[in-house]
Amino acid sequence: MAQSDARDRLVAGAADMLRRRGLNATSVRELAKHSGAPLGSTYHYFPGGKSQLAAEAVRLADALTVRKLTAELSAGPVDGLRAFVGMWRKIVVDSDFQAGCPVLAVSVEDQPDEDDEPRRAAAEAFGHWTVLLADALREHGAAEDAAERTATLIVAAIEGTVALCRAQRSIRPLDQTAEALENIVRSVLGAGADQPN
Amino acid sequence: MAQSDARDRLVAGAADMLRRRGLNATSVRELAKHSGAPLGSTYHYFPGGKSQLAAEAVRLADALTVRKLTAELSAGPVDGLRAFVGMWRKIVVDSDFQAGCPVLAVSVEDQPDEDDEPRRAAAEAFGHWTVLLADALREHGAAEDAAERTATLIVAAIEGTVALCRAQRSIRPLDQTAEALENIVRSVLGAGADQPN
DNA sequence: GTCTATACGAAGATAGAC
DNA sequence: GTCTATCTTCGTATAGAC
Repeated sequence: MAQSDARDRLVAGAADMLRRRGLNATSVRELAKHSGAPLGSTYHYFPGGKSQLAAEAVRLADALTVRKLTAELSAGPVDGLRAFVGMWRKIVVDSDFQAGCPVLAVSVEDQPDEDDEPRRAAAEAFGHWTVLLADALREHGAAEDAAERTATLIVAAIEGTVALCRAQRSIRPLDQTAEALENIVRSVLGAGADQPN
Repeated sequence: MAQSDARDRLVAGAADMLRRRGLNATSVRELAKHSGAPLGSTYHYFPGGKSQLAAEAVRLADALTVRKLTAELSAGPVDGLRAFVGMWRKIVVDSDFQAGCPVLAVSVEDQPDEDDEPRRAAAEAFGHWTVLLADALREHGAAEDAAERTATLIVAAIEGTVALCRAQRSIRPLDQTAEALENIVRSVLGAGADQPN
């Protein structure tokens, strides 16, 4: 039905604006315009206002990432890592360094006094990705501790590198990080103990 | 003189607010109040307005980090890494997960249409830190490629982890990342080739 | 030279016309 | 049920009183 279409477009539009402008620079007005919906509709579909919208946008980005990661990790941790990097690489390059990760944006901008639903959604997203990666590493021979540690390192390093690439307007940091992480994953799988770059 | 004091307090206050609230949620009004200066003084000292203020705040955070990193790296890359992690750990823990990195905040929130001086300052900060780390790694036996790659990984991973810790309200990710990075640095120094976690 | 008071626009949110 | 018009608050920035 058309209602769901408009709702979905608003959430997808919110995710896109979060990527580009961040949380606080994304106004509900602009989002409505950008999504071809009247301002009133936004509050009709999202009575919780901006924070509900932001939380749903984060959950959408989370879900898409989980799907991709799950699919690619079935071929092994290295392939999963490559797909994960490739996803962010495409976003950064295709947007000419204008877009990044909506989950990171929310994590950096979230205010303690505000509704913290967006921040909680962000925490869960990071958690999901880390668990998926850690499971795959363990299943392919990594030790328990090394798997968790390495999974956290991957998520954190890629999120950080995307921000670095945007600041420096260069994709080089991402390619360097990708290579370093691949070496590390191989070492963790090969040795059973963690230890490379 | 009192002028410089007020000016310095404004820049330091801006850095603090950038850490906590991010770029777009930091208003010049609030900053003035927070720093005990009248609103007018802000524009007297910083005719470039908010973007000048943000750029100077980023440069301040950069300078403080460079100083710390330079001092601690003289004892070797592992000590430098520990000091770098410790710096951010203190900021995150002491603020009860409310504060992070102003450079990251600017990188995520910067808009293409706006004055891009803050973003350029952020790019330079990341560059400075990476060069310091890469130099230390090379001087202690790392291969050229591995040194650069590992330095980028360290900066990106720590920046990303600080955001992760804030989202999850837990310091665990930072401790995991720190351990992983330390293993990697040791491996890069030991082997001459990069390869661990 | 410092700061108060204000201009002007845009934010989040809603009321009520269609 | 959809959307327009509006309320209130806050943003950046400045003009002009001390």
